[in-house]
Amino acid sequence: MKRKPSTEATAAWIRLMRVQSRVLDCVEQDLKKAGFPPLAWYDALLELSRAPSGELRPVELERQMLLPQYSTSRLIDRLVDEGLACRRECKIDKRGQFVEITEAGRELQKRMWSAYSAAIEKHVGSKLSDADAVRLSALLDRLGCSCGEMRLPAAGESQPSR
Amino acid sequence: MKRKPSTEATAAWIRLMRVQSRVLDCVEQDLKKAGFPPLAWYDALLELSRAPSGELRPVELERQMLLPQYSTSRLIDRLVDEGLACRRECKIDKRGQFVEITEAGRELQKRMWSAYSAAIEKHVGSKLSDADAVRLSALLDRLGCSCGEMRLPAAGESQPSR
DNA sequence: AATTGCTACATGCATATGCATGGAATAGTC
DNA sequence: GACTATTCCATGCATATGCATGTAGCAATT
Repeated sequence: MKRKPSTEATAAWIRLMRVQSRVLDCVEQDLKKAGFPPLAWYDALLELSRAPSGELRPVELERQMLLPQYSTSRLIDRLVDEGLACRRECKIDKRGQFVEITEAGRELQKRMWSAYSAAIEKHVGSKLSDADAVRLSALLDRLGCSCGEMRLPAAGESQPSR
Repeated sequence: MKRKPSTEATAAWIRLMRVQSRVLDCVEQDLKKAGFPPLAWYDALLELSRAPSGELRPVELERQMLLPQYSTSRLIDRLVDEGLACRRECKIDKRGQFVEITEAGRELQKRMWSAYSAAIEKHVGSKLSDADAVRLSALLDRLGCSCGEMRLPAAGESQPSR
């Protein structure tokens, strides 16, 4: 288990790190310039809006977003502060709670998607044929599950949850 | 310019974000468990150790690492605090300075590489054939340069700068 | 050589993050 | 039911980050 990586693997690692950091940065900047909050807010709002009745347990949100527990907790705080979501009592488990998206939250999510999708097209879509995008996804998926499990959104989803 | 991304492009975007975040997290955790500082320190030490006489202008480091200016400035502070680098006067440009790696810095970089390379092998190399790694790199490179320019390390490098 | 403008770097301040811990409720064991 | 372990969530505190600005030196123009 002390084998060294091939130079090919190392090169792929480097690209993975650098390219995503650049692309993410570009997309985040586009969103910010359009006056929107960070992508994490979008992801959370999307997950909530997709949930059965627009509400989710924080712990679910946490799992879907691959965030540490305290991080989701504070993200929810901010969404609630902005009136994008609200906390609801959880009758079946008094430790827990539900977080429910508000109308304002749903609207923001939709408005963000229009800027977000444009950014994806600009920074990813326009650089890759559909066939290459599929190849890239397939290769990336192979790196997915080494320490824990990972939920990927259904293939046909038009609005990504990252 | 308002065209929407294909679902293929969107899926690739999602994977790119999620997979790199997971893989990076795994690698960082491995390093941390082995008692090492964050990867950014390694990157900086490597860049310094590669530089002509082990020294670099902060502004160069900044460009290579794709970090904001204030971030490099404080990273250097920490390296200096730990005795891994030291600041030197820059005679040709009194605004500037040189940052020089110390012996301790070189040693740490080498020790980190041993843990780091093992992590790359574990989380990337072992999941991908060399040929697939090359394909992945090629696809990622296509996403590289949309807003600004980007330096990628030479292909044969065994010790990556991310 | 004075003015203007730019580059290199540092830093104060507000916000965000990581870490450890705490409290409160459930689940499991005896 | 008492005890212990575990899950769900919040939060205090230290550190890190982003943003705006400051300081000092260089460079070009006049």
